[in-house]
Amino acid sequence: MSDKPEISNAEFEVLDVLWDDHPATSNEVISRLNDKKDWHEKTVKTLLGRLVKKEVLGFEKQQRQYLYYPLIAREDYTKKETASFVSRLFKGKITPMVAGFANQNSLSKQDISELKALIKEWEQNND
Amino acid sequence: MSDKPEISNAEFEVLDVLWDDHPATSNEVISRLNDKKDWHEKTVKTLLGRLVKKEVLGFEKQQRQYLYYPLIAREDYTKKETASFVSRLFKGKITPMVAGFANQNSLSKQDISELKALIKEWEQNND
DNA sequence: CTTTATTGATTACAGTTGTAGTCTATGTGT
DNA sequence: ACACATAGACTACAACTGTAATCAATAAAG
Repeated sequence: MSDKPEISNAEFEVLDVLWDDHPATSNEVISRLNDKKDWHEKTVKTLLGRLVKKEVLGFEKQQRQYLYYPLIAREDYTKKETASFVSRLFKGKITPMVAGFANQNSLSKQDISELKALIKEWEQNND
Repeated sequence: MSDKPEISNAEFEVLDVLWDDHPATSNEVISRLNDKKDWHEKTVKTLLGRLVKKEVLGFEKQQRQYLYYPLIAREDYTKKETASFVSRLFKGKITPMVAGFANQNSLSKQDISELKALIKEWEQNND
C-alpha cells in the first residue's frame, strides 16, 4: 500500500472543489475558487500541478487543456484524517471531541436527532 | 485578541507532554518524549525554543535551567482545532464526521453510552 | 583554579508551502 | 501566414518545518 499523500491546506481547497464536481478544467477550478478564496490564477495552477505530482489528481488532455479529476475519494480522505485527528488530539476517543464541539458550537436539534439515528443504527448492527 | 498561534505537528508533541504535567525542565520533556518519539535531545530543545517564541510556552529560570509551562489551555486549543477541522472537512456538521469515524474505527459499547449520555445532557439543557 | 560537562542561544540546511512570475508551445483572430 | 492570447511547465522566493550541530556561558568536578 502506498504512503498517505500529504495535502496542504491550500491544496485541499483545490481538491475540495474537484470533489464537488469533476472533471474540470483549470479555469473551471479557478472560477469556482474565486467565490471563496482570493487567489491568483497562477496560484491555483501551481496547486493543481502539485496535486498531480503528488498523485492526488489525475487529468486527461482535451485539446490544449487538461481535465482534472481526483484520484482519491473524499470519503477515504476524510476518514483517515478524522482518525488521525481524533487520535492525536483526543487519544482516539470521539466522545470528548463531540463534547468539546457541542460546548463551543452549540449543536442544533437536527444534529442531535442525526446523532441519535446514528447511534440507533449502530445498536442494531452491533447487538 | 491575538492571532491563533500555528503549532506544527512536532511542536504539538512537545506541548502535549507539557499539558500532561508542568512545569518541566527540558530534560524532563526530553525523557518523556523518549517513550513515544525517537527525537534527538537537540531537536526537542529547538522545538521548546520555537514554542516559546510563538508564545505557546512560557518558562521560569530555575538556576541555569528553565521550567517550561503551557500558556494556552489544552481545552481551548482542542476546541478551536476541532471547530476548524469539522468546518473544513465536514462543512461544520459533526454527525457525518462521527459517522465516518464509527464506520472506520468501530465504536465501543462504552463510546456509545458516553455519546448517549452527552445527548441526554444536551437535551436537558436545551429544551 | 582549571578542565569538563551541560544548558540555552544561535546557526544550518533541505523539503514543504503560499503565492506568484516567466518561458514555451500552441490555438485564434485577421 | 502572422501577431497575439492562453495553457501548462518551469522558476522564484521567503516563511515554516523537521532535524540537528555548533557556540557561548556557567555550573560541577577534580
